[in-house]
Amino acid sequence: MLTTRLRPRLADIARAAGVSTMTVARVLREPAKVSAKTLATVRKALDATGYVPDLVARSLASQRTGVVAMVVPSLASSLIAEVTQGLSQTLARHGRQVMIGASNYSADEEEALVRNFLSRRVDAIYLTGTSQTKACLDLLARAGIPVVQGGNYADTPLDMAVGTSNFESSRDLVMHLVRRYGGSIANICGTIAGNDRARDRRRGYLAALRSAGITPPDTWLIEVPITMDGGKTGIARLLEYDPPRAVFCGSDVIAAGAVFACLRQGIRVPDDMAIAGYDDLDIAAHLSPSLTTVRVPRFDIGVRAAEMIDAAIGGRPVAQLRVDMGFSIVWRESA
Amino acid sequence: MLTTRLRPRLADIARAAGVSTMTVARVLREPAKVSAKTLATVRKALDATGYVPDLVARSLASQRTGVVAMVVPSLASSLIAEVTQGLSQTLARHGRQVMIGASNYSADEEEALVRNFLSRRVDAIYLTGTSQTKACLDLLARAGIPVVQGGNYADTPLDMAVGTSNFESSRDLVMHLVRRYGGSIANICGTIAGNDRARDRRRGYLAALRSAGITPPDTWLIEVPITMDGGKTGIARLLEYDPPRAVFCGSDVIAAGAVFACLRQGIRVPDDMAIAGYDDLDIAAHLSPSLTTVRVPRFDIGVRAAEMIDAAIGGRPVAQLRVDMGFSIVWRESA
DNA sequence: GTGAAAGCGCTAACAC
DNA sequence: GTGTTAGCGCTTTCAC
Repeated sequence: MLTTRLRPRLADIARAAGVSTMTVARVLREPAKVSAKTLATVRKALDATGYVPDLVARSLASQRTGVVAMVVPSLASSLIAEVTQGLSQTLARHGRQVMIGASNYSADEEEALVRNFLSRRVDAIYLTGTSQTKACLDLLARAGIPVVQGGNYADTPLDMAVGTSNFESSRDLVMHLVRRYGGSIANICGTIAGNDRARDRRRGYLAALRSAGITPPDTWLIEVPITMDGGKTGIARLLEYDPPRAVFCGSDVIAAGAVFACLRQGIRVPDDMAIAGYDDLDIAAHLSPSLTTVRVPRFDIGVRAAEMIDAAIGGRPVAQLRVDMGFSIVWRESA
Repeated sequence: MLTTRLRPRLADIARAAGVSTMTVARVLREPAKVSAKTLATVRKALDATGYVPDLVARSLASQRTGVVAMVVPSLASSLIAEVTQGLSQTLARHGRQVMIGASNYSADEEEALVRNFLSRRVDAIYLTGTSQTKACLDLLARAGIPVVQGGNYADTPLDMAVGTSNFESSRDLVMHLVRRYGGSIANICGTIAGNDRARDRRRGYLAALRSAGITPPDTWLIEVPITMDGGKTGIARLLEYDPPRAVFCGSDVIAAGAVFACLRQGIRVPDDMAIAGYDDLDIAAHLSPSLTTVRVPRFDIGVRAAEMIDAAIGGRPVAQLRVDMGFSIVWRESA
């Protein structure tokens, strides 16, 4: 599969077309500045050879790669996919590309990723959440490139931030639940370690109960992996003691697992136990009973982040360094 | 956020440590070849300045980027996430990074992505499926880098292939369904355009019926978007006519939507209508009734692809250019 | 509208 | 063990 001939360079095209390399470069990037005649000659030489520009060389010379890095906790989450789409779709409009890396909910892996991305001279970085290591933030600050912390709303971002307050939205939902079902509300949240979203959803739940004068017993505070199985486990633990009237799950995946587990055991939802989730995944609307949950404008978060990045790279002033994208509570059958 | 000082280069470290740039480069990449004394001096200079190597420059000089491109149809699919994890996790062991691009099920977008990746001089490319344009395959062939076509098993790959035959697995499952439920079996498949997996699952279904001497009426051949809503739509269409005894859905997402739709309408699954899916997603095991489906070793496909790529990049002979990773049928409650 | 010269920051191949 | 010399393929700047 080895070709003896090297791939053609700008200089090869230039020679073939009888012009300088600069002219070929202009044909490629600003054809308007080239006369129609030379344009035609060069273009002919270009596709005769099947020339493919070398962006590595271009990046080195121009000191910009056209790549924006995105650090996510996990690729498995479909939540991230929507943010990614908003981000990459919007950045693509200016010919920029997104490079994704997964931290696996580890601050150290995240730091390693950031280090790698900086080495690759990405033009900007999108970070998920706000729980970076000090060293990581220092690296970023020193790199002098635009940084957006997205997803969970950050009060004091390193540079820019766009997202939704997981704390406020969770507190809001749980306060509504208290009004409907009284104070007997448990919480099955996702693994908190390294996940500030999970942590803030738990905090929101606690704040809502506190404001209602309720102190939940430890048996109501359950932490499980963010899987359907986690939801099943959570329900099983709750049933070991006096079951609560309602449960706030830190994710629709957990909530779906919880609903399935209840139905299998003849527990009616919401009559015996109300269940609410978070994220408004595809499944939430289709489940029976359908899930009451929190909707976050994930795609738009990606779009907004991209716009902020574009502006910052272009040297334009960014109107708002911190953007709260809000949320909405979707009431359905389960609670 | 601009720093007047430029980031330090190899030469800066070299000057500070009183050695040549090559020595610093060696400290970075092959410290074993440097004396303990200079090693210490250089390392001190290295972290005194907070040096970050420039991989763009390294890539240009060494003619390798350490990046492997991955082209996927969509980032939203959690199926892809598993392949991606297997691939990137394995490639990371040799310090390689994965760069992902989504084609949105468009062969043209895929070609554009490939062109871009080649411009960025990636060391290898992983393509999902086998439906690339001629021009795209030509580009790839001319680039002279390792290429793996993964996911759907390709009989005649451009270079290397690893995956599972969507055709065979689907035919197998449907043949079993015929044995259990007779020939009254419909198919709700995902959008076929630009999706060779969906296409082959449909083909497998047709082959199974044909081998049983059955020609399905057009009303049994339904094509919907791969969403739960698609499953719901599919069931609605089937109910317009004489409903079949069983349905083979081209994805668990569709199957879940179909099950929910049936249950809402009082159709018992599998008593009134059996439903089978494909992919063995998380939801398949938790749904009630749980879903009979096809399991594909997605993570392992990613791992195997990475191993083939590693070997090819390293110039080592690749034992098997075409690897069939097989599948298993998971029988549960729904069929 | 076009071209010449001088790097971008690193590594390869060879010397010492 | 360590250093020297040439680039890698492009863009930048400035001249014409």
